[in-house]
Amino acid sequence: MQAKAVRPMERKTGIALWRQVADRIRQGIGAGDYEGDGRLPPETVLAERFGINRHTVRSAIAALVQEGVLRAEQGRGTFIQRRRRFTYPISARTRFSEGLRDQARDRRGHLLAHAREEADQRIADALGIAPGSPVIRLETLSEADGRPVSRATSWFEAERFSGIADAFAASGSVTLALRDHGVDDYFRKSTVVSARHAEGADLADLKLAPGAIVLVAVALNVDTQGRPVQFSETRFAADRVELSVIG
Amino acid sequence: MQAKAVRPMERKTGIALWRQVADRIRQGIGAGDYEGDGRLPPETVLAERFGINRHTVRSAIAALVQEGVLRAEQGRGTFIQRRRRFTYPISARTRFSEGLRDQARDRRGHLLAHAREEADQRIADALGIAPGSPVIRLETLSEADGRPVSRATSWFEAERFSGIADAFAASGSVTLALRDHGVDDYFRKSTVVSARHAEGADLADLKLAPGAIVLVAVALNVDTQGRPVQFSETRFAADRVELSVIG
DNA sequence: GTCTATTTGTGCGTATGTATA
DNA sequence: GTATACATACGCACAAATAGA
Repeated sequence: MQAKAVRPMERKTGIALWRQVADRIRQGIGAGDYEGDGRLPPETVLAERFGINRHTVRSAIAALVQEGVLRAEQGRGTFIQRRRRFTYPISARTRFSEGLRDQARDRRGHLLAHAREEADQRIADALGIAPGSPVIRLETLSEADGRPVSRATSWFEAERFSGIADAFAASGSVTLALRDHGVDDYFRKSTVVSARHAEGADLADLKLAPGAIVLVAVALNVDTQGRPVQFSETRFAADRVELSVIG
Repeated sequence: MQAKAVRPMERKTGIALWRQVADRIRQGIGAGDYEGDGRLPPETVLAERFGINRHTVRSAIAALVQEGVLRAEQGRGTFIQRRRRFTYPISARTRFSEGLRDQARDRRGHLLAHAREEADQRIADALGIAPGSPVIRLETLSEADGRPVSRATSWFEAERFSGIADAFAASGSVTLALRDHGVDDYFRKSTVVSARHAEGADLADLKLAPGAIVLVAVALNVDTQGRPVQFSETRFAADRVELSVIG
């Protein structure tokens, strides 16, 4: 009995063993478990350590290779495909691209879709307008160094920000798009953070594996007069991002 | 074709259909889907809506009943076991019990374990001491209205806070325990928020189902002179808590 | 260059869990 | 409840690639 003592896997939980193992390996990487040479123990060792069959370990590794977390080389071993975790600052001056300025060479915002619609109760409350008032909804995707980082849904008052979709499409930046509409500066008034499983289009857009987690930030930005300009729900890929609150 | 259009379930993902359905029902509840009378549609309707067999819906419901999210009554229907989601404020003056003051009648902190140990690099950096210096580690559980809300691991400099374990055990409050050691006031200097699957003891302590998500807040508290007093990692049950950042 | 140990890749038979009809 | 199909997990064996002696 040489294998390290590890918590045994849970069975019959509705989550396949290989997926549980994949999640634990991914977490271990995040916790710096294989820091030295970035090399995973051999499959046989992992199998013994987790108390499962080598095939099951291989399924887990295959999923992580698919995700781009690991790289397997026949005869040599399995290695961590090192990627940094982006730290996204949340403060009064929160802006996506500026926040990641020092962390990624290439930051990009894409407009996936946009629509003009009527504000429901929640949106109306946030923007300080009457329910049913026209709003513009933007569906956007943000990438850093070619990796999708977040998917956001934003609402703007339609009257004041009629051309916001075109402006965002052109610049890829909310800050610049707002500037086109006379908002030179804005502030983050509130941010509510929660977490849940990724679902629907987010899975594909963020290139996540089923079961992956998203950090959800529901935020309100206001202009210098305190008037709401943007209400948004941003889903961050939890395994690629952490949120830093400066206080 | 009368059933509402819903995104079809994903197959062969390593997550059993019944668990995916359970997760989606749980999320739907959080999003206020069954707001009216707190009653779920009949199993046959849910089955048609998700495009799956009724037996599979029953497995999902059974799991949620087990979790305490739903309550099934034979012949009547399935109902939401209503529970509120706590909003936990994060600011310079973040304190656990005060933050939930208006949201829960009964707030309680338990000391699960404590130990004296040597600071590793990460702890030492945070507390501004030399690696290997003695620190006291507290394992704590926080409950609100009888429901476990968070599990925290905290580190304190051993020399300055020698009796912190006893003080916390007696009062159930970090604020009061620090006061016993001459820290009348303290501030939240930084908080880093991430999310991952719950694991190990957290699953049991927080009474979570396997696959459940925890919001992880790594925080540093400093005294009025700016000296670090507490470094902590708190795991919040993501389906019961959201974090609110004011600023 | 050859042999050997190590490590990943592949095949197959069996048992059990999950989902459908 | 029963029958059927597929996904998951295990055990064993062997092939292929690599690295070091």
